[in-house]
Amino acid sequence: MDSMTRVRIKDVAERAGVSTATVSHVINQTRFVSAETRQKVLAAIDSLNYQPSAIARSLVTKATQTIGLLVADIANPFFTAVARGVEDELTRHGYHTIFCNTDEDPDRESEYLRLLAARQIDGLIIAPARIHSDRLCQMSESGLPIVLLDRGAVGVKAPLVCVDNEGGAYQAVKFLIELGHSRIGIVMGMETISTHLMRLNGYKRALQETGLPIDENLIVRAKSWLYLPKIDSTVSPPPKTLTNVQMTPATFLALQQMLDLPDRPTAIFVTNNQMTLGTLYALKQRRLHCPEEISLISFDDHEWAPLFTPPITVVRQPTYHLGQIAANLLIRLISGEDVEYPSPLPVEFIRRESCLDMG
Amino acid sequence: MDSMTRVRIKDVAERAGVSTATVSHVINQTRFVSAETRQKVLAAIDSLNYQPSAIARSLVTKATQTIGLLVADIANPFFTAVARGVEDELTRHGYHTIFCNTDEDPDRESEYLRLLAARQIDGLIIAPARIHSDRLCQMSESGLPIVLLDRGAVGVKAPLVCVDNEGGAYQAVKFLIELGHSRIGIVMGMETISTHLMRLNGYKRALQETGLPIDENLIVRAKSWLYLPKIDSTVSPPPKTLTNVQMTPATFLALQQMLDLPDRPTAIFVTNNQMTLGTLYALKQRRLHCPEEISLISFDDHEWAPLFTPPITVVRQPTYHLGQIAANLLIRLISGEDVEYPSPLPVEFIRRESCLDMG
DNA sequence: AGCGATTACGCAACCGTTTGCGTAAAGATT
DNA sequence: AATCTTTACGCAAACGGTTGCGTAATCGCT
Repeated sequence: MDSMTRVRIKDVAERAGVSTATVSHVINQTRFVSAETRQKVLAAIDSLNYQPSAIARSLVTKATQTIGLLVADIANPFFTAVARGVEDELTRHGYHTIFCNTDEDPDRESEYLRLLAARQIDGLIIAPARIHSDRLCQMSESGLPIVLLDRGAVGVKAPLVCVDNEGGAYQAVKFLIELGHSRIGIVMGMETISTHLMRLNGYKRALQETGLPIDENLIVRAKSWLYLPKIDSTVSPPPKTLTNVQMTPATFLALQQMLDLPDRPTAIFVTNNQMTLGTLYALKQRRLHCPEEISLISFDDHEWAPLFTPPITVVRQPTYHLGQIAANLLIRLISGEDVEYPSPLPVEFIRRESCLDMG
Repeated sequence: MDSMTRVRIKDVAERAGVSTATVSHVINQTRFVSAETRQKVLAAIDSLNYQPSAIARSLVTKATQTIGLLVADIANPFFTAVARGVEDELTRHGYHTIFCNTDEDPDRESEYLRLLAARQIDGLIIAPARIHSDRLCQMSESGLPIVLLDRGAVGVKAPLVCVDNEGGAYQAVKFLIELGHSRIGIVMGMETISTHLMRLNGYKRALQETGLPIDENLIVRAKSWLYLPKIDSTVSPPPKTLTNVQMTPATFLALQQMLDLPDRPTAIFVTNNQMTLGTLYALKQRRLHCPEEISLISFDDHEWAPLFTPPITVVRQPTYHLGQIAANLLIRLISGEDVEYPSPLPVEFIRRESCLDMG
């Protein structure tokens, strides 16, 4: 039953009639062992059902075969797809992944970084909550292999794996303009996140290039939980399942206000999927029909996007691939290769039916 | 810069002018230390920026503060919600989580279990790919705290945290029957998974209780990838994003065949969210309108469900909560408490507009 | 002053591996 | 036969913490 005593390398050595050194060497194939002794050792390992302790091994080799993955929220479909890519690629190379959700909170992020450092992770993949983090810089300086995911960070010497956010947003808004829209709104995530800032930039560039004005009333910026509005009781709150990091009640209120504008936008560009669901919810609430009354483009594609009525036009990012690339880069960094910094991955504009041609 | 030499407890001890034992004790608050020495030690820790090595500590305490979470696919929204619940609860108690995706493959599962054992995880939360796994039994017998998630396993002495699958399915199908439907189809996940089997049972019970026949032609069972159909070129394959573990081309084909039946069902009960998206896709392809031509109920709710046209009637499960409970149970198991086995969590039937009243 | 109890801490073994150094045995060379 | 290589493996010191046992110093008491 529950013998509870782990079988150690010593036990194997004794049973095989050799030293622990020899056992270690046959396991790791790290020096020559005669066929005969090797057989004896293998047999002993087998009969005792021996499993080397990864802990003890790590203590001496200083490698844990473990990497940390720090993202805002694993329940955000964007990050779960990325995470899956990371996990697949890492396990293919014998690494394990420790997941952490920061919820965009720099304090949580910092605390996690501390814990991961204590665990001696071999490397780190992180989508930083803020553009600057002292602890992250410090870990970077201490030589820990790091790859930045989706978002930049200052003072960290690490490759950034991201998509062409500015270009994707530009393309989407340009498309709307070409369709004849001139009042185009944007619903965006928190400005502290470089990704969303880039998308805002793309939005602005497309407008400016065409000589269209930038109207602050048409820009809905995600507001944090702290920023609680005095809830106007005539206005219904977003559903519970959407009050996540991004679509807070405050954000939802701002969105509703934009939709209630006398000269409300004829089209909306939304900078991520969670905000898109929130936006759809608000449209439904207002009984605003898409695309007849209002057009929509979303950054980031999803399984449900083509199934909506109407199917939603999107800027698709290679999410899974993003994770794979990040993981692959990290592995090469860990093994001492010096890698060239990747350029932003291209996005794909997928035209479906959520945009009305005003022409 | 990159001094690269970890600061050890010994360094702290020297700087504070005490023994390593004392340093250890002030860190862990495990025996009395005078206020004066404690201050000195704390100061030394601080000035050296000392972080105890979790590895070394684990080697002696035999606890890693790490648990393994083994699920089919973290990209499946059901599991990501659960995983988030697990993660939150565990980190609240100072534990870390290692995620593993089995993709319902018993071999991958077994391999992961081996790796996790080598890492000396303190506990395991697992949604087993099959009803029986030798290695899982063995780990259970060796005394490792385990909690079963969503699915049962034989020979494993561990609490099972799941929902009332049979009852939820029964309720859904009963609802359709009461609406006047008599030809009701079911699209279900793999039968090797107890969860789906339970839901099938609920489906059957509702039919039988009402004296309705069980027609095998109306039962679409998920088929694995191995089971590749000779693709009929007149039939389009499911979209790439849906060809995951559940909605394989083979499964999609079977579904299409059911929809092409001369006396096709007037309503369909789908046993999970991924299959629901696949089903919606097939309906769209066939231009079958819901609910006028065909009604739909899905097991498992989602953010997008109320936003579809029509909003989809669902059986909602407390996914996040499921994870929380599992994690909480595990923590209590690890700390030696003996816990009572939980009963299945209730599900919630949410009536929206995807079911036509035939009356 | 002498003695036991208490207070506050140090010594060193141990956790389970890896690995540099050393060496006995066998074979090759002169 | 003596010496040199080569082959195949063992010894024991790390790795960085924890913790049982031991003890010097202080205190209270008679």
